[in-house]
Amino acid sequence: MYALADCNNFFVSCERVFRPDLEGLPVVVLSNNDGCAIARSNEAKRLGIKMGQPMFEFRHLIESGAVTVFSSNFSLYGDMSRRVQMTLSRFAPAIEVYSIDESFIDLTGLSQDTDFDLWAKTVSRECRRCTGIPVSVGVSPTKTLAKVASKLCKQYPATKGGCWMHRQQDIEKVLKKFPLEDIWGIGRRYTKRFKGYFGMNTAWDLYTRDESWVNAEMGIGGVRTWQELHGIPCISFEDTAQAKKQIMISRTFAKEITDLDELSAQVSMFCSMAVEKLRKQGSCCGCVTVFITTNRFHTDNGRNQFESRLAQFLTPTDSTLEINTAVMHTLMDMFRKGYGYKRAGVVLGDIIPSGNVQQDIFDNTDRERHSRLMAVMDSINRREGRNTVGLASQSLDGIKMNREHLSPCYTTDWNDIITVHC
DNA sequence: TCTGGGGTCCTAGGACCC
DNA sequence: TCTGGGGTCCTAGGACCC
Repeated sequence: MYALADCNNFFVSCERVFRPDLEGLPVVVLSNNDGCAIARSNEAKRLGIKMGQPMFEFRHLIESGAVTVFSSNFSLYGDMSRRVQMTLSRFAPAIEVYSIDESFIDLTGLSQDTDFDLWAKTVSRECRRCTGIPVSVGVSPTKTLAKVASKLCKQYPATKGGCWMHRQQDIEKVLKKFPLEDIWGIGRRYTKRFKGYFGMNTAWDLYTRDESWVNAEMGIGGVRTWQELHGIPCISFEDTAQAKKQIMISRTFAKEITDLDELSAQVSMFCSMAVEKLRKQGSCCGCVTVFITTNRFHTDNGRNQFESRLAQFLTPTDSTLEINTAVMHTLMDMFRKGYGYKRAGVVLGDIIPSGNVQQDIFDNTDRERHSRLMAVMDSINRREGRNTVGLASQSLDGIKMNREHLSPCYTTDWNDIITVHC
């Protein structure tokens, strides 16, 4: 058996923990730059606000006070996520953190005669009690079915946040009503094709197809989903975090940037952030890609550009100094005067474990020295906060973003700690 | 006027090897 | 005119996830 613990409307729930007055009211969390909706309370969904919808399209609701909005506060969400994970780990031998708001739990270690329905309800209740976050816990024989079960919990309050879906007749009953597009592994393309061409609408319509049909239409990934729906586990459980094969930092800017120095300062900062992540997972990278782009929504001015360039390293590296030098050269090479850049990013690739780096006989970089310096920088930044020390080329005042509706960092910044009056 | 930021896996086709 | 059989690696593009 597997369980999926899924936090309900996670970012909104995080904000509500510290703003209980917003319980039961429409709340939306916005993307970086306050661009579009990335989390909505049930009440906001009912008002018709869509996932990914640009804020200006529902600005009237904000101005009239019908909806409360927050800029995204990822330090808060990350910390709340960690708390939920800690609570979950009290109830299970192994958990797989799948995303910031979802964790799978492998229940094979638990006794055969456990009442998993009661177990799920207990886990949900304890998460709420310990963290303030409402969590839906679905239990089923496969990960895909556990996802279905956790959605049921959100739909039916009578489940009290937890349900165990395992009897064949129950699974059938649920799949017959479960929307095709809500299945894990069925995205927009397949939904459109299956609905339009084949008149399929529910999970049951996929379940009852032949495996060979699924293979022909969707390939091996689809077959896995199909088998999982049939109760055959195909998606493995990963209880240790896998090293990333690619690390990207990119941002959309509040305003278009036309000045090379200003753009360099931002990109240099992205580079530092990316390489810090690289070192944190104990890896080196063999190449770095830099990209810059003008506003993709302005297509009529003839000044549109998406440029990207790749720089390779003879010896894979994790030194911010070395990678930043390459990034700055690459950027200067691409930059065109007269263009307004709206977004930029740095992508590290060819990532390998630091221990596997092949030395280059002609390499004359003092790697030992770089690595001591990086270790010191990392430890200072960990202790004193991000960007306490950095490269001179980096932006000093952070990333140029709009965050007009930012909530305080209640749990990660001493200056923002909550005040209780009594 | 205003439109996010990360990731993964699979497949097909071409280049190349023996 | 006839034109093998088996591989690997790389890349681009398409699909998906949160």
